[in-house]
Amino acid sequence: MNEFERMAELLLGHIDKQPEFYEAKYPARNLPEGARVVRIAPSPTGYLHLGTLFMALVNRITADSTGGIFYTRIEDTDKKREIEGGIDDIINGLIRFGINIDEGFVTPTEQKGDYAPYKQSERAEIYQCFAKKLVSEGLAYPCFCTAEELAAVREEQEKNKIRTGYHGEYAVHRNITVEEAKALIDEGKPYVIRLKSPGSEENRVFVDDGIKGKVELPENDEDFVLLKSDGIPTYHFAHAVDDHLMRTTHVIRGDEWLSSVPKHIQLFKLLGFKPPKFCHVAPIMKLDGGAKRKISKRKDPEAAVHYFAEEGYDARSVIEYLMTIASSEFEDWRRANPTEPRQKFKFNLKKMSVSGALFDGDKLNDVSKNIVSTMNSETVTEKLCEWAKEFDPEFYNILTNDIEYTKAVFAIDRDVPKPRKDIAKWNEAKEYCSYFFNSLYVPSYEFPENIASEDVKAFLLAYKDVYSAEDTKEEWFAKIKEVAPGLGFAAETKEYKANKEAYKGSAGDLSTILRIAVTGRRNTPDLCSIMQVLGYEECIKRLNDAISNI
RNA sequence: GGCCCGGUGGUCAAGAGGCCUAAGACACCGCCCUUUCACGGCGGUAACACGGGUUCGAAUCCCGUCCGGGUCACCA
Repeated sequence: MNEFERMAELLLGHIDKQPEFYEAKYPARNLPEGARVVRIAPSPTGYLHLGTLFMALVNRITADSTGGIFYTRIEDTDKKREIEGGIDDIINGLIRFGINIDEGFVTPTEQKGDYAPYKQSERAEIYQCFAKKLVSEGLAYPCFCTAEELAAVREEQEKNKIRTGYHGEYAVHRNITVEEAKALIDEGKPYVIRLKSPGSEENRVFVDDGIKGKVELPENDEDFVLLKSDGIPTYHFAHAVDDHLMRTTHVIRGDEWLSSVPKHIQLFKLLGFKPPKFCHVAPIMKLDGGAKRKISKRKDPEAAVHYFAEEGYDARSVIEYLMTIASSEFEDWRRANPTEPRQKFKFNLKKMSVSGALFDGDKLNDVSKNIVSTMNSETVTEKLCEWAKEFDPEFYNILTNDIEYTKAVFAIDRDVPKPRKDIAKWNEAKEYCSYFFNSLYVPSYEFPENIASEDVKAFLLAYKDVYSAEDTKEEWFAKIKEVAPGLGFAAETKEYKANKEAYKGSAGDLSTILRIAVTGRRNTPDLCSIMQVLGYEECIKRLNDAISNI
């Protein structure tokens, strides 16, 4: 046994498996040519947020476009920052947004696939096995520096304007002997295992990023930590081991990782692994004051995906919006293929934008209105009730009091070739439909100022007599036209426009009066349909109320 | 600060030396349609960060400046 092997035994003697064991246990995948194996590796340190969802989407559609596999892996290596329910929220969130998971954590409690476990805290001995190999080859070593010592070195380096970090002469334990290490361990000193980086800052590494293209970076010379003092790996080490063993072909992740790629490729090389294709996605940004910055969990309500649920955005709306950010070709494709599932879209990572897009709520609303407009009244009612049940129980009770009535309300101008696009999210629905429900209805008798009160009253009185519950749309409007001339109003708008002096107004003005009397508003969907849904009794009642309030 | 990456209308973006008098979408404005509003249709305002090169010719290639973002942990 040489010195390095003795060190490996000292540090990780309890590990008896060899790397070959895991290589055999997790063999290369048998996938068709071009199929990409991708993944999302969230850390349960918070709730699902927009950036994670976006990343999951980009990975998902990459797998979809290539007939590959999308899996989830939980990176729970930071037990200090972990929050309760984090995994549930993230995995359930992905599912709720229609991101199908092929492998890994397919539900918060169920792991599926041949490369299990998919949770890093359950893979400790795998990492330790590969760490042991590195130590035995003289490529890793124990470091006994305390946090305080490290901080002091950093301060010193900053003062002297030297690049900070544990490298070169600052890597004090780099050449520690087995005996020295043993003595310190016997004293009970905690230690980490660091990579003995063979790199030099002078050298350049060339990366052909799947999104950013050719990037040139300084080689890593940092003896970064592989295994923390509790034996759990850092992100870098876990990433190399897991993505190799799980046979990931494309690592698609946020571009905050770009600058650590030299660490990663060095690690892959030293471990004898073939590096995956790296694809670094620009983050979704947010305008803060005048400055653009990465969307933040803490500062931005829309960063937490819960926000969209609370506002009542349909999951599909959010996803379709995110698709437009992921690919500038998506909107055109969608227009050409309005009903195709997004899985059919041919996604190209290379065409992704290299700089971060600003989150655009207006655009989201537009996308969402289009989606809601394609839903029939049945679906709208169902989804609205589902939302209200959770976020507006009082409204829920109103809606479900007579569900057929509610459906009729949302069928107006909806189940037609050119549906209205009023609603982007469910929290707008209450305002939209309030006049249909007496407990929400607020009458208004503010009639147009250019029409005299007595004319308003005269019209309402006259209309009330001719109005019938059975009126079709044509008959309904014909009746307004019918009473118009007798009151000094033009039946035809053109007539009125041609000779304004001769009339008090047009049939259009009269329908506005009717609209206000019945709904309390100047703007609504088709009034005839509204009156049909409201019913004869209710309409007459509202007309009478209006008449007595003039 | 060092090292990376980036800068086309308010936003997302197309753009690979001549097809650029710079597309499209959102937002905004106007007109048309119309029982109001919305939808739809038509039209409009609005951009190559700046300065030097290279070239017959630059949004596109090179250099510099400025601005923005990322990263420099026993966090991911």
